[in-house]
Amino acid sequence: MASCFIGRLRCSRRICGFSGTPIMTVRTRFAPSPTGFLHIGGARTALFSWAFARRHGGTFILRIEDTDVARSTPAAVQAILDGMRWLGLAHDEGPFYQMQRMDRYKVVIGQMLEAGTAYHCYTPTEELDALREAQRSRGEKPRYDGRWRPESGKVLPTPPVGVPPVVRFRNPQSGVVAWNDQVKGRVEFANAELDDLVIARADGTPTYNFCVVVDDWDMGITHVIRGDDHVNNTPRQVNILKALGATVPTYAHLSMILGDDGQKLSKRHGAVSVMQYDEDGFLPEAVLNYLARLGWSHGDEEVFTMAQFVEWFDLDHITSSAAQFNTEKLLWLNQHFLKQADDSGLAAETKRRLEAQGISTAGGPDLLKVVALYKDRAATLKELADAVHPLYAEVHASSELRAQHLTEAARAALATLCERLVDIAWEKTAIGPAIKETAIAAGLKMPQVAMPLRVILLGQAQTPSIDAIIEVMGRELVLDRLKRGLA
RNA sequence: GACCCUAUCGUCUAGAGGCCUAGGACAAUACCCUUUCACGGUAUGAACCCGGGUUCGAAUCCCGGUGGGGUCGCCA
Repeated sequence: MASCFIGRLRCSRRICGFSGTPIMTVRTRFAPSPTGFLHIGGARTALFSWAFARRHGGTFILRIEDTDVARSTPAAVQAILDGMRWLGLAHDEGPFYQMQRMDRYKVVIGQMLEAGTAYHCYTPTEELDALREAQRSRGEKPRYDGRWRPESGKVLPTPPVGVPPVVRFRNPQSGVVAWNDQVKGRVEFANAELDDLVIARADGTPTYNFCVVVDDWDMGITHVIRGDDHVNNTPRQVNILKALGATVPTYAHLSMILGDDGQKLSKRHGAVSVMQYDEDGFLPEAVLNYLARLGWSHGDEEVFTMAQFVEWFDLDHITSSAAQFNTEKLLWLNQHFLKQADDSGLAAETKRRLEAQGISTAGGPDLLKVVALYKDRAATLKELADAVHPLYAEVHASSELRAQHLTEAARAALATLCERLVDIAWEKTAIGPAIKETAIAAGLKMPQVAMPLRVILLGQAQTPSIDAIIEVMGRELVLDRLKRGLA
């Protein structure tokens, strides 16, 4: 299985690679570590990687970076998969799991050891900690001092017996590593700033920076689109790639997304699963549209479909500074998509949400018509379900509301209206005038009748147009609630 | 502390030296519509971090400062 996988990837790289003018087939990847849910920042990274591949007719790969055995969980893998599916970001290859590629990493490490681009280091963790602390107290950047790094003419310490070594990458000590970042421009690091990072732990398992390199190489990744927090890993990865003789991919580092309050998002503060947005009644297309505009732009375009996004998406218009998440705008977008959404889909979703609360819509007002009547007034599916709730459940108007609107005059007028409603043509074009006429006859203004009607029928003062509400509720339910409300 | 990134309305952003009296969107405010609340419509207020250069001309280029962020693990 594993060898077949590697073989296939090699093959695809050959296709993109060699002939005089290489026609590069775009291959991007999203590579989350399964230590938690898919949050909004990860979702945007995934979206951009996906869109870039789609834009160029390329391949989008999903890779699960699960080498941190202690923190990775199958539940988190599932959460990521669920989030991606909800967003509709389908991958073309994968998901690949790094834990299943151990053999391959070990082969490469062996090759590097042999080639002298990596070496064994026996320094105990405690000594490393002490070293870092000393460096820090001297105001230096903490880093490995190269005590086990082989140099010509240098005498290495004698390896202690019974101590398994880690493997370190032999990073160049002079010169610079630079790349042309697609969002940040040229980024340059002095090799002197870098130290010899551990690429394999004492137990033999490879570490993140190494696995990424081997995977990006094997999988023929052409464009690495990832979070800003990886900028400092990039020079190390580039150096390893070069030591391996691999082609260095193009990098694009996305700046981070801040919370609504301008603070950085973390598990402890503000970061929520994309599935929470589903729960809260957001439409995936709204979330996607919002995320697309957070850090990327296409002139003044604010609302667009994913098809348009894919057509327009480019790396040139990605913002290089951090963006603050704005729930208000997401809400506005969601409302926009909600208004355009197909009524039957909304009805099904509303039914599901009501049933989750133990409320049945069977035998009640036609949900399709109800939803059509209410959808302009809700920003989320949750709000829609909540708004529609009184049509299907017992209604209890607060005594304040009743006291405010159910005056004696109003009660009398409603009693009259009740009689008229018994045999009136059941459509709002007849119901509306009937209410008006009743009000006039009673010497009342329209709101003096409409408001108490709202309170009795739905238990609240804010509802859609009262004639439309009455029509959609149906004669039986309206008369029943009126009689009981007036009793 | 060191290194790296970053800086236009409250927020997301347009802006590639003259099209900028800085545009759009969300939010805000006012008015219109109206049967309440929304929706919708119209209008208004609101920004180039600071200081130096370069240039005939800078929001745009360069340098410095300041603010914000990231990274310095046998985590990813």
